[in-house]
Amino acid sequence: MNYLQEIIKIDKSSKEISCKKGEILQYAGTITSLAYYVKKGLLRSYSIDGKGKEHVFIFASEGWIMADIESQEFNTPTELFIECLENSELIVFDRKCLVEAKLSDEQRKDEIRLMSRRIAVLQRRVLLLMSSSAKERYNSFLATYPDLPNRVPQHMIASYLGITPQALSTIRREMVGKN
Amino acid sequence: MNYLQEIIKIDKSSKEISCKKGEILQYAGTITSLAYYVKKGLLRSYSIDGKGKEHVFIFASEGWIMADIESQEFNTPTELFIECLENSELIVFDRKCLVEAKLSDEQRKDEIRLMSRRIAVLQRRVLLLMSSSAKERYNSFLATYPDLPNRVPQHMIASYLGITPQALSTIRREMVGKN
DNA sequence: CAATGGCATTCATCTAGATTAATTAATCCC
DNA sequence: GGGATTAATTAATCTAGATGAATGCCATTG
Repeated sequence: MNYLQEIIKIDKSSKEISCKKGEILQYAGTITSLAYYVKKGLLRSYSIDGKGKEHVFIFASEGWIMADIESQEFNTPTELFIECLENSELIVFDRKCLVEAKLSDEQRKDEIRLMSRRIAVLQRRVLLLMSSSAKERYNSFLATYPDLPNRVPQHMIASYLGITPQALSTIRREMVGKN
Repeated sequence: MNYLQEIIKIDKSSKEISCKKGEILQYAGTITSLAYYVKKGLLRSYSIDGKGKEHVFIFASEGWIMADIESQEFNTPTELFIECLENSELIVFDRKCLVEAKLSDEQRKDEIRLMSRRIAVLQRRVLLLMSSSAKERYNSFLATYPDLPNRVPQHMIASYLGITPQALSTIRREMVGKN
């Protein structure tokens, strides 16, 4: 939180906004360096592939920052949409501003810690996608994000896992049977 | 390079080492905060899953840093092995040392830039794993790392792509036919 | 309250890629 | 150089999960 307060001080353009369920905060194809800290509520980012299929990249609930670092780093148009899944309270700030600012060592360390965490999450995700069955990935999802199943429609969870809603439905049926 | 020179100055335990093809630099199950800058040569990191199957997580050739940020961030034992694929010249340093050190804003920015790049790579990888066929992933691999196919055995590329060596062989045959 | 439209479920079929196994081609090493 | 080990290819089968289509379920909105 501390870190965020600093950001707000530094980035004069940063501000608190509230947004409604269903709003799209970012469209693929645009160039932006905005990031969204989730104070309350829930966001998701997703891409749409060549066949028009959606793929959920990440969910961001309270305390997480949603930012398309990939496009910002390479300065290319975003592949990601960002959508508001619940009425939310957000703090928007400009990552470019952050990069250019002069920060203390402590502040930079906080930034690095956040990035490390993100890398860690992505590393797990890659290894999971490569080595586990759909059922294993679903169980791992439940263990890692126990509150999300109640807040996110099932077909988005399926998309996050890289499977179809039908496949997830089948997995759930089988799991119920085993309890 | 600049960034690295600084690291070497700061981390008194850092040193240049050379290692031979086939050497294992890190074993899964250990706790370590070492990172390896590749001056010359090639490394790979990989995990071994419950069924004894290897999964290549990442290759690191000249100019890249190999580090298991996931385990270092959460301070848990590594899931990753790091293996030397060619006789290599490396600079080993301790990330913990780096975290604790007092660095200039410029130095921290360099660090953040490196991490951003890593996140970008992982983001692409996740989206690719979720949305593309094996053939598409292979083509993307060829485009992104054009030098690696000549330096890395095919079964490791297959493993990186998340498919079997047989499947990769078939894909290659089909591609030759189409040229 | 009906009616509409999105969501989850079920089932029948299909397919990309896994698995198994055998064959050939490279590498290694004494 | 020749025997042994590892890598790549091919082909025959199998399977997890995709696709397509039908059905029931709320939850909205008029």
